[in-house]
Amino acid sequence: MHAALELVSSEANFSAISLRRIARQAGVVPTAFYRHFEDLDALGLTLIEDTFRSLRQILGDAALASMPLKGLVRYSVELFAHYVRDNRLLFQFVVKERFAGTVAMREAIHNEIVLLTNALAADLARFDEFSHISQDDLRVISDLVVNTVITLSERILDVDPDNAEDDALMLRAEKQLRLIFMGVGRWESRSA
Amino acid sequence: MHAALELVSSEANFSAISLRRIARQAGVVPTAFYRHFEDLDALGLTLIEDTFRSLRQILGDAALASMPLKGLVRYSVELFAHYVRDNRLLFQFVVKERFAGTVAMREAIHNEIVLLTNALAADLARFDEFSHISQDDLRVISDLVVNTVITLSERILDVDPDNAEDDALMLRAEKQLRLIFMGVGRWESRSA
DNA sequence: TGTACATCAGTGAACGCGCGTTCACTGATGTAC
DNA sequence: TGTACATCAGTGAACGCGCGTTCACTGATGTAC
Repeated sequence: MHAALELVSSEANFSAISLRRIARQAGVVPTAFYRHFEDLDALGLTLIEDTFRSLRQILGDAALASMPLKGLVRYSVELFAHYVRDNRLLFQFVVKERFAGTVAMREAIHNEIVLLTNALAADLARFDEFSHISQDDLRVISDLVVNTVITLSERILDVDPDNAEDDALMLRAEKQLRLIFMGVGRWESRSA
Repeated sequence: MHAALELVSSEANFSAISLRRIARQAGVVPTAFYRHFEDLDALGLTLIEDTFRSLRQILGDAALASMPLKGLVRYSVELFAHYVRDNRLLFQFVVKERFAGTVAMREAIHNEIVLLTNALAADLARFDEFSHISQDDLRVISDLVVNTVITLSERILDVDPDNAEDDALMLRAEKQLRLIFMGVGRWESRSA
């Protein structure tokens, strides 16, 4: 698994690297691969599952819903950015395969993102500040927030890890999220 | 070029399809490929250039900056969604290669998106409503808007073209953009 | 503590296949005079 | 209007290579009694 991540990170994408190259990178004979996975698809899906399983755990542990709204944006962005940096190879894999992967991989990633969006909408619903917003609109807002955070992680992964440019990226994302929540303050959910 | 787009659209991504498959799809012998392109990289870059050249033209012709702000969001979203649908194969290609393509392709796409963001920031600067926003902040806002529109097009490309689900996607994107501009109304650019 | 057996990860040879690229070629279309 | 030549897109044979997958194998580690 690690060999596959290294190859995808340093060149091309998952469909462009062969079983034999992964085995070579892992220092093992090609046939040894079959001791661990049915085929390359199974490996790819496992990598995606692992990424999101631990992401869900991190976000769950953070218990964001029980925090004061003030400062939540900055804290969440920093938590997330830190986690992305700590799992650079896994996230690079997911970002590349989100649109370029097999149908099964794309669906797996999409479903996980929908789960995150739902969880965020449920968390937001617990704040008094958002009591005037309908359920549907909370989902629309959560969707925008999740997309903004995804874009942030794509950018963090795009810059050299030793480069301190990350701070500028985080500041921009924070600004964008604060802008969104300013809009939410003025938002009125109209019944259809 | 069309054969390559068809293959990328119907399966996998550009790095996963071979020169021979493209030639076969085009009804031509593999060596005929070299009459038109140096190699596959050159073909990929040409497809990206074509996509953005005509997108820039469409957006330029629309002269959005000279329109009243009211109704601009809806009009822009509809214009863009229409264009994406009309160029489904090209956009599917770009979406897949934005992160999974070669370094040259990724950079080409990234640069084009930066150009679009700059153009939007310049357009926004012409509205009196945004005169209280700094240049930097206009870029941050444009960035958020562009990302939201990119996400919309990714979603339009993901649903079946005969399916009328597009309307729901467009409504959501419109809501998100209006939310952003509500935030802009309350935004105050602080000098550092 | 010792013995017998099962499980497991890795080995290495072999297969047929599709790949990118080379080369010399053909024949249709365009251009110069 | 007719002739000679250049340009161009496509052809088809051939090459060496890396690929995924099969198979029977080896030897280390774990388990039962």
